[in-house]
Amino acid sequence: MPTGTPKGAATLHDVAREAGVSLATASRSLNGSARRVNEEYRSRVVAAAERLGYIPNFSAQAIARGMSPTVALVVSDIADPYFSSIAAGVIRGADEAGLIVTMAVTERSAARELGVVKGLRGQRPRVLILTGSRFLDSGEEEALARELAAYEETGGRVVVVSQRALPFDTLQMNNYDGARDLARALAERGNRRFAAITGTRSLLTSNDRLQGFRDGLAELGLDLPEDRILPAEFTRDGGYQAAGELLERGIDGIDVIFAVNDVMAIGALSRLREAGADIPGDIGVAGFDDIATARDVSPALTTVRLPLEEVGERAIRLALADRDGNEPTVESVGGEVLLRASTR
Amino acid sequence: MPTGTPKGAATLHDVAREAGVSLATASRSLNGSARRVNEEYRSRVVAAAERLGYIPNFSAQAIARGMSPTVALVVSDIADPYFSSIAAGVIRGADEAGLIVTMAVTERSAARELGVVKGLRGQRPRVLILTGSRFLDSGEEEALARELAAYEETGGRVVVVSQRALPFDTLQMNNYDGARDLARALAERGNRRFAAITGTRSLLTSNDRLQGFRDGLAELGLDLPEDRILPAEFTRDGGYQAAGELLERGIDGIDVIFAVNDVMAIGALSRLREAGADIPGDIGVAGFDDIATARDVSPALTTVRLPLEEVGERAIRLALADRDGNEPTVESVGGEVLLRASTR
DNA sequence: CTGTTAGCGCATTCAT
DNA sequence: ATGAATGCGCTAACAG
Repeated sequence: MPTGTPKGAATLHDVAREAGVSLATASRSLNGSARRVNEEYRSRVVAAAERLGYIPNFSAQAIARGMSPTVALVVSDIADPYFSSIAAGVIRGADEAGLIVTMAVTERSAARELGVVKGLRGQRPRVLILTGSRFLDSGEEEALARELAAYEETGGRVVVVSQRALPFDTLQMNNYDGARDLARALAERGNRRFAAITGTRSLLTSNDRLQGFRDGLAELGLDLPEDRILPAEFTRDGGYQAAGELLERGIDGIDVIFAVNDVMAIGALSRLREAGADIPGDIGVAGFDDIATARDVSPALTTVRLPLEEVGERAIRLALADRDGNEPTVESVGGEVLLRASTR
Repeated sequence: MPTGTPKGAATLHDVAREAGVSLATASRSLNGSARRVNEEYRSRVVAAAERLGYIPNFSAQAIARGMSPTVALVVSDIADPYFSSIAAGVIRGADEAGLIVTMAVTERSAARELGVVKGLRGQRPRVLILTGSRFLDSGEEEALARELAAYEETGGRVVVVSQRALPFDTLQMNNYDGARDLARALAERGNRRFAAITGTRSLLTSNDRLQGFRDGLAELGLDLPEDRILPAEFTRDGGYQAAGELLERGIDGIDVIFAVNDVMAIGALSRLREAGADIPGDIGVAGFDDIATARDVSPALTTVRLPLEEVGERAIRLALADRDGNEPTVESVGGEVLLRASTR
């Protein structure tokens, strides 16, 4: 032990003393931007830091620089594979950029989302990534926009991952087009009669996908009647339950049922299988997202692939990019139809 | 706007001025410990804070208090449902305790884990939760223990979630017993000949589960021969691939194949199905963990249930509890055998 | 290029 | 009970 083990962790001050240089020089050697330090001193400082086991205090750096090297990620539910995949990408991207990621969950409530964002501001994160469906005029939406604007005012960057519903940089999932393509692909394979399992009416993601699907059908002269649309929770259990209702009504007149996301589709698949239905013989099932398990259920799920992990990384990149002008940047994320065994 | 919109966010200072009190009083009113502030002043401060949209700067608080109100969670892979479920519990628990959670991933590398922990210390988190299998004498293990000890020295709390391999508070998953119970349950149902798909040899979780399974079998006079044990990556793809090897060797003499975790089991299931195997007719499959999708694959997966989300919450509770003495607390997390359709 | 000095926002002594 | 003054660890002018 060099100078007697300090009780707490070693500080920059300790390092400077140990190396026999000033605080400023130590700071510049270890972190500073332009490498304008005599190599002789620099190596001495680095050695001292090493010897003392010095680790910079992020909070102190954050306060001195006026902003902390973190990205705050808000998700609806981290146990949902859609979000955990995006999170994986965000973490990787943040890591490469030397940023820490903190996480908060909204449980798909606009009110909780607003609260979470307010709380997050206390962290003074460098970037704030908002994932999950935007809400249909939730009332909170406007307050959220104000909150976010105030946050950017203080130098933060926000990136919205979902739809273009807030005036900030956004990664727009091509929900409408993907669903439309899916509908056409399904129809081209001879499917004619459809049903849909959707999320609650206030979720734009659900609405966009449903609308795309219906429009795709309509273009081919097909119809998805209102009474074949079953709203439910935007989760596996929601899908399971909605499929139950459908079974009660009878599935004879239906070729395929489109669930607006994979977890719901998988829940529906389970429910249908429990009822002894043959899939896709009796009825087909299609989802959206292509979560990892979509290919592992049986039959494998027809869906629209979204590059989730990549989206996470792109969100970081977008946040760290220079702004073009004053207009928010909107990048589009395309979906790819994957026809698998769960539909004919 | 009261006093002209400040450029940055409002600070405690601003609030104090706005309320006409001192900085100290404002601090005490808004956060302080013992509520020893004149109600008159207090309400004035609260009102001022409200008016200015004041949000405490966590970094500043952290630095002033010497520790930040965050819990650092390290996982192997957040996209893996095992970890995302635990993370969900951790986030909920942290939320209730007013803590922020930051996340880092190790990709199941002991070296990366060590690096991640070192980096995390810069955050001066209040608690550090280490999840994921411990490693068999990785060499880094000792350095990790030192790093962690140094961290606790500075006032942090560490909780290890996996096995009792590090001298810190730990939530010990009952891997051995769970696997043993599973083996017995399977044997009691008439299964006699087994194979196993394991992770790499250095993962204790994999080893414990395998050992428990073999011992459970041995107690009933059954054997799991060495050449029926296939090591692979501890992931879905690892399971998929190992099942492929097994198919090449022939699965005729095997009643059930035990994969040491559900994601591997599900990968194996997919591979076997692709090969046209009837499950459990030709061969049964069992896993471990009971991740959400275990019940949604077909046939539903026989497994050992671990209360993952609950584990996350318990980890927080353990970290926030007073220490009993100097000995680390070790709590055990039991597993429950779930016999489903993937085995006879 | 290096060292001195002044904050950053807040909690907390220490006086009053 | 309240306010003034210090210090937390670090960065960023600012001088030398």
